[in-house]
Amino acid sequence: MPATIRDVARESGVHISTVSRTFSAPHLVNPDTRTRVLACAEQLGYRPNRAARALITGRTYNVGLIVADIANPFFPPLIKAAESQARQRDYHIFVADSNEDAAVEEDLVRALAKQVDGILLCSPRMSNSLIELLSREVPLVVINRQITGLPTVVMDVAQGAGLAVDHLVGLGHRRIGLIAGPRGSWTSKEIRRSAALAARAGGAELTVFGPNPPTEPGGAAVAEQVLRSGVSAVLAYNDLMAIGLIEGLHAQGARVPADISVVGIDDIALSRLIHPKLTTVATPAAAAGRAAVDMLLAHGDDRRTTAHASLQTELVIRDSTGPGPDPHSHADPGDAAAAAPRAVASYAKE
Amino acid sequence: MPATIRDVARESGVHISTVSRTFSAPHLVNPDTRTRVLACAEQLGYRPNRAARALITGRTYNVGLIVADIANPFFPPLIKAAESQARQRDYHIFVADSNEDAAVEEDLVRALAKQVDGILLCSPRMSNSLIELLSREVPLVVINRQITGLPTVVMDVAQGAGLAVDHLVGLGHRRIGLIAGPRGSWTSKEIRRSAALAARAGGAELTVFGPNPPTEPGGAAVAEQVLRSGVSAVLAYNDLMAIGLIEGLHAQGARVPADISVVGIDDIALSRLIHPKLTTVATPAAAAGRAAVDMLLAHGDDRRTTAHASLQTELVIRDSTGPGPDPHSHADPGDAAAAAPRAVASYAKE
DNA sequence: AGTTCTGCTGCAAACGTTTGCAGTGAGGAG
DNA sequence: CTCCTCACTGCAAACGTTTGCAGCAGAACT
Repeated sequence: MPATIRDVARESGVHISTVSRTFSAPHLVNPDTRTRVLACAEQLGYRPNRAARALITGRTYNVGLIVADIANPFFPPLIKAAESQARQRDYHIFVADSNEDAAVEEDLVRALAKQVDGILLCSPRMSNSLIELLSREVPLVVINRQITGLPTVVMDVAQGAGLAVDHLVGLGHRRIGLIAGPRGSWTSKEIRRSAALAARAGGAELTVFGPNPPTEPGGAAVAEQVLRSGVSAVLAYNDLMAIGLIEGLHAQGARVPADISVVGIDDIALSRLIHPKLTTVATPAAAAGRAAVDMLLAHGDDRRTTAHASLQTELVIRDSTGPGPDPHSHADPGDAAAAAPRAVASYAKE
Repeated sequence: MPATIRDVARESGVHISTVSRTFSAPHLVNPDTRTRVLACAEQLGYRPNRAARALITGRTYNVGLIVADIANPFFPPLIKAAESQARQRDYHIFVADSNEDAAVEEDLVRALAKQVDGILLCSPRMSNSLIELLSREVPLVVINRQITGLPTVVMDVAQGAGLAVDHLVGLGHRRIGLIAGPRGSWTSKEIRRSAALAARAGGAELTVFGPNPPTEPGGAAVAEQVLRSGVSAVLAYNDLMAIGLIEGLHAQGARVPADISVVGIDDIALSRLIHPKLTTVATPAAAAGRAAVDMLLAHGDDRRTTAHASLQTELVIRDSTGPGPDPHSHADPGDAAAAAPRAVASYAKE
């Protein structure tokens, strides 16, 4: 029912190959013919069938984007940016949700492979070796995980975690907790590595809790354990968990940051809307989405390019961090903790 | 390079048509042959090329999902649910973002039309007539807008808005504001209609502000105007705007809900995490996503089905609504306002 | 004038499938 | 023994494109 290239050819009195060229290689067709063909096409409402084109050219003008959880607020800005960037280049984008499951992830890659020119694999839960294997079936760009030999885009969350721990140490915290992310997360390992380093450098002790699901309930679930452990500050794998943790802590009667400081990672929109406003490490999710699309579409056909982008992160100090327990029973004044008291007071009421 | 049906045929010593049937009509091929073919396919890593299949069958096993703004927290749960539901039926899903722009929306539908079996049009900004026109090119299911003659899924936000206004009236508010959504939004019109009705029934006056962009800044921007207008309670087009409004009100020195009550719509995850916790109308976004996919895939080929689903909404009373200004300088006790004082007191500090 | 070049167009094969039709052989009915 | 049926398989056309090759006319050389 929809108009095909043949209809346009008949209508404009030329061969289908001329119609085809009018669209895919306009310089090869006489300007007069071209305008005539275009007119007919317009009138018939013809739009080339990309699937048919893909069959012969091998380019689908589609890309896949696989994320762990669409509803996790970290991802939507990334998805949006990737979609926008892709569409600018006339690409469409399949979005799929692995539900934090490595096996689903693998299935998705395989299922999508034939109908895309490449796949953006975002915060994968699969093993490196499996990813490498899959990358031989379809071009892959990995986001949030560094794999040598594959094009990757990472946010330098190690740097950010270091800054966060430095910040906490600077506030006088000596016993710091780390709420780990899900098993299989490269980012979580990086954070752990870097936080441990920074803690050691600052003469603080680091206690790791987890792995945990990277969700709000996941954060809330460890609140009691955190409290029992006696740490005075906590760095969470992401903002969602930090928020869950804060809720859990409140439920247990602890005050943030008076009794315990919390810092998150990601700087999702939510983090400045909750109370207390969350101190967090801002990760450039949108930029990562764009960079990944660029990277995927850049090496047109020469697979095996192995570009690598590392995006800066940044510590955003808000109200969820405050001075650590003071041995002299007097809080150390100064530093970024200045903003905290207001939040403390306000929360002390509840 | 990837294995085709022909490779499998050669390897297993049968004709390609037999291989094809092994996958698409297994009962037509001898069990022995079938297992042999399957073995070869497995070994060669063969997966049917869906684009090629689509070319001849006309079914792509893809669906499109067009939303106004991926990053608007209302949509991700819907997207996630739709994707999951689609995948269960072995469908993949294109996600696209119209940026609240009707023209982009139209382009997207047209661009996607040829490579999907149908499109989910979510909170469209286009005109009804254009949507009807497009629905002749590709099966459409419209979410959040009622159009006779087309399959639609709506959340009964009129009912919810009515409940919200009743709630406010019950709290003693007589001058109520309505923060409208974007121009072209059917939902916004519905809310307005229903809120006006409920207000009139309750003997209250309704003032409409807008239209506005359905975002947090959009809500914040009208704060001053709202304050000047003298309304004592406000219903916002969505939670995001309600939250923005609350921020704006705070910035102007007003207290919520002591000076002014605010209720949102959607019940996004955020709304119970902010302070004060937002009273809001819960809309079943995930259920809508699932229902829409079902509807699209249900009438396999018999277009022109015109199913219609209306999903219940529900008022969730939290802490952002409190008693209205009392002529006798004494707050009316009772009703759902009981929960409010705590929030009031806590916020009065800032 | 003959030759080569250039710009345009048509022809037909190919991409990886599905599917109506026809062919095969075996088994059962008469 | 013949005929029919049945289960299975092969053949080839078709889906809507792209693209290498060849043809053709006219222009530009020699």
